[in-house]
Amino acid sequence: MGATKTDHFTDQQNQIATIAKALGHPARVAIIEHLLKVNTCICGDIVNELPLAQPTVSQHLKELKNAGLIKGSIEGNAICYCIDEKTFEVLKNYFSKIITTVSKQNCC
Amino acid sequence: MGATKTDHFTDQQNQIATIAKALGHPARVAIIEHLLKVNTCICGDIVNELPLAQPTVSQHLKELKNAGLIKGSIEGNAICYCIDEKTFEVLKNYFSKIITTVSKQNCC
DNA sequence: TTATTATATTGCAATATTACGATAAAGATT
DNA sequence: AATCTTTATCGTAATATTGCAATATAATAA
Repeated sequence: MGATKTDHFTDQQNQIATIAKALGHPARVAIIEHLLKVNTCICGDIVNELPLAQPTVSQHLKELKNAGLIKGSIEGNAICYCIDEKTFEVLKNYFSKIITTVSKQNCC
Repeated sequence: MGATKTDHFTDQQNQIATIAKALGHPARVAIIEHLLKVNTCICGDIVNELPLAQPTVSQHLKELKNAGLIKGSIEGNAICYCIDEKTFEVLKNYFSKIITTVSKQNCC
């Protein structure tokens, strides 16, 4: 089929999957890393940094924004994109919890 | 096109994207959470826990295994699946680094 | 007003993913 | 051996994703 049965899973499972999915493409990981590197929100040079056409980059930015990983604000005729720390913290805390729980297990 | 241009990105970017992609489906997140909950590696009841057919679950398990998120060992005619802590630590450390770097930025 | 610049949207082709029935493979049980 | 149990693979249909050319939108500059 191809359609994911999201309604069979918990809200948290869907939330983690949605965020992880957004990071499930190297171009989007590269966008995040570029936003980190420039250390400022005057973005718009992202297109020049990536080996992808402008509409493709725009689409990836949209997906990162929908997942809550970045936020964008209009600055004149350009748009300023920034990393949304909160969502990364959701991920970090989730994985921390997994690691802690696994460590307590006494098998394997 | 649909084909991802992995060769244009760094090894780390591809690695993070591959792992994140594997977690980018609620069924696979649910599998991870079930492995945590049972606190043992006598798996095989995963199929009964999920609203998906056996071949579908098997496919999801394969993807989690390929991404290094779980490991499986043969136990008689059953297979014992476990969480592979190391890969989750890769993710946690990666996100921790992002959060630390963002915190140092003075914009937005 | 007419460019120019920056980003988004549309439309479409190529490819990937998801899901599952049918079937295969392999060890366990009778 | 014949059967059962467990998991994997194949084949295929439905849907989603990726990428980009063309075009649209919106603010700025000339």
